[in-house]
Amino acid sequence: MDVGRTQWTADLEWVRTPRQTRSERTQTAVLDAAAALFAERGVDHASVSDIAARAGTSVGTIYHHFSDKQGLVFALFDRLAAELDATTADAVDPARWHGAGIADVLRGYLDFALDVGRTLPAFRIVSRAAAARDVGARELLEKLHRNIDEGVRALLLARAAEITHPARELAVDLVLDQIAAMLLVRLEPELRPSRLAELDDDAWIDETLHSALTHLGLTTD
Amino acid sequence: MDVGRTQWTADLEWVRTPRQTRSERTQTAVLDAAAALFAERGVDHASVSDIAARAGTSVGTIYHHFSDKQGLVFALFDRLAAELDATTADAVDPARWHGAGIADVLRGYLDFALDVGRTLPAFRIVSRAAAARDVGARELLEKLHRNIDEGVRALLLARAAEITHPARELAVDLVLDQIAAMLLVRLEPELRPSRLAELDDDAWIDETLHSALTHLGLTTD
DNA sequence: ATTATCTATAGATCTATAGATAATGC
DNA sequence: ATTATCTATAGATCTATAGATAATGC
Repeated sequence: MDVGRTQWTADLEWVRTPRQTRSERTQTAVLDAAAALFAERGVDHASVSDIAARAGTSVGTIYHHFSDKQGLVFALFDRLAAELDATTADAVDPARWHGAGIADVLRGYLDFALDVGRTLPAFRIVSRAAAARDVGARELLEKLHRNIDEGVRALLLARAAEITHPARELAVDLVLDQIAAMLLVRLEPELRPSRLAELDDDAWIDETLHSALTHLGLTTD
Repeated sequence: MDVGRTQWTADLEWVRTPRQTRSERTQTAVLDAAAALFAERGVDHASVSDIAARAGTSVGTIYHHFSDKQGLVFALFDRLAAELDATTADAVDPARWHGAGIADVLRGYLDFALDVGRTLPAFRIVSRAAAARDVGARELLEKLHRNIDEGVRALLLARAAEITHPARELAVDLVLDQIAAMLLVRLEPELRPSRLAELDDDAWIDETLHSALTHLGLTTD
């Protein structure tokens, strides 16, 4: 479940190692500002001096801490990935789901994913920008998604008795992919206008869940 | 089924009306070059002089024909939208589907959408850029999607006898949304890595189709 | 002494225009 | 005569650095 960040980050020097407490504060402020601006306007439309202004520091200081703008993007992605990975690891911990059925697990997943997606609006934008620029970032992103998928997949397959679909594993894979795609469109409606966008979260979750359960052929409906 | 382009384009002057045959050739060449470069690198990373070079013309000429870079984006979106709309209108013509069942219609839709999505790779990028910058473009894009959805929806509901799902219309809406989301992720894998990405088109269509038919509760399976 | 910060600016890039020259078609 | 094209460049913007000044902590 470890995301292996070290692989990607270890030998790279986008971020200066802080020697003073001040440094950490500044770096955090810069990353926060970047996250906000990137989420608002996208990476290309947020200039380094915009970020400096928002962080209450100067352009020179940003370049003292980060190798270049790309390094700032990577460092931010790294931070967001670590956050997401920690939250995920916690959410798919089997102990947490003791006694829960497939319907509970999937509902929990949908709930969780919507929540995280909205709490970290910068994640999708920054991860995409990083992945487009660097293979390591691309791999990290894939690993991250795989971790989530594997986690939920394990929870579902541990409850395979509930599934009547003849090809259980394939059915589970399809359902997970479908849910991921639905979540993407729900979180970023500008990608593809959806009729279901008008539903509120609860109704949307009910519909999506119902479809998934039907496909799996759940014994208890 | 008309997309109402006039609404958006009529009084706007992004494009100079051609007075010579030469003009049309040039405008076409510029739009073609822009489409290719935007699809390759995105709107922000394709400069006007890149486009001029690729089109075999000059920057000055581009600005003679188009109001500004944004106007070029809008004009291109308009052209792509018209293309897509014509293709769509043809594809969802009820006459074309005489004698076909729901499974045939959905398979045809999946096939068609994959094909068009790959033939016009610039469409998604350009439509997104245009929609992000202008309300009119946003509305046009929504109308376009609505046209596709309505077209397929009508074909399905005309075959409602095959559907055993208690709430037919809702079931159809959900299925259409799900398919749209799946198509998006299939056509742009960088948006969200998918396990099903490894399947070839035929297998992927089979899976997606099977899930949709199951949800609708098709009488003939 | 070292690290962090700021101001000022060089240098690159990109959008858009001015002005001169060439081609078109009534 | 009008329309289209090209070259050259102004002007804006943005990334990145140089160099001076201030704060930190062994």
